[in-house]
Amino acid sequence: MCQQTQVATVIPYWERWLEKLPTVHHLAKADVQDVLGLWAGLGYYQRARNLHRGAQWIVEHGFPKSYSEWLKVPGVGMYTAGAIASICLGEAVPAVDGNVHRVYARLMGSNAELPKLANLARGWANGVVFKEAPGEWNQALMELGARVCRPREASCSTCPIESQCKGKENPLQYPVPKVKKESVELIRYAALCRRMGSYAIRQTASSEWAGGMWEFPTREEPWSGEVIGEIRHVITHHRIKLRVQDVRDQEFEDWKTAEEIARLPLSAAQRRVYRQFVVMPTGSV
DNA sequence: GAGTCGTGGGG
DNA sequence: TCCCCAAGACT
Repeated sequence: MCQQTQVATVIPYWERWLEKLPTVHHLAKADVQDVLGLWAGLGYYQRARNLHRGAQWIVEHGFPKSYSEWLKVPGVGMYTAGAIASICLGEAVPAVDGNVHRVYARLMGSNAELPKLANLARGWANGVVFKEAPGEWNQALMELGARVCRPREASCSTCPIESQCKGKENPLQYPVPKVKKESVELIRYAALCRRMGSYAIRQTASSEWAGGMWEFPTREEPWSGEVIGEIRHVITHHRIKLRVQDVRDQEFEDWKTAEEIARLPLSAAQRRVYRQFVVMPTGSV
């Protein structure tokens, strides 16, 4: 049996970004729809909108030259501003991410919970940052958390500061776990309505979940039509059952072909609806 | 300051 | 297949 090996050409998503939006100017000028399209599948779609706004801020004001200026950029908070300022600008400011929270909590044996823990960790990191090489220092601290002081398997025997660590006897009890919010089940109904080779489709408002992304018309009330399947997906503490209905007698505004929909930014859940229930004429996708 | 946002990987 | 987990920024 002679089987030809098919080598799929997979372009990493960051290369797609760099190809389509090579500079901050391209990103700032891009349609937010194109940014969402590149972001599709990654979740947290408000971040894509903030990234776009951040690029526009930079084109208008120029690249920030300090931590405090970076903080003004939409979508850039204290962690990101600290990382950029210390690594790229050599400014002696801390870059405190979740890894550093954990390192701090174990090192100090702190039972503080977020967000208080974050404040304590940032204050501590601000005091110990190595001023001769703040970028290297911050990366080392974060890597210590990622590689050694790991969430579920702390490697204390290889840790350079084990002797000073107050949590080394029972590292996994730090940081204290945050109380989980009780999850809620939501049932939503998506209309799969095909007419003249096109499907009903709509763009969500920017204030809705996955704002600006496209979806098969989805609402809380059932449509009129047979339920042909159910997609389950989880968004933070929501367990969503997305019931897909074969809808016939209903008016919709926007219609697009399967090929057109394939190029629209869809969230992962809506992409699953597409893959499971929309059959491309060519059989692709 | 508490609530909110999406997805993929690991057990 | 199900359940649990995880980071950072905005409002």
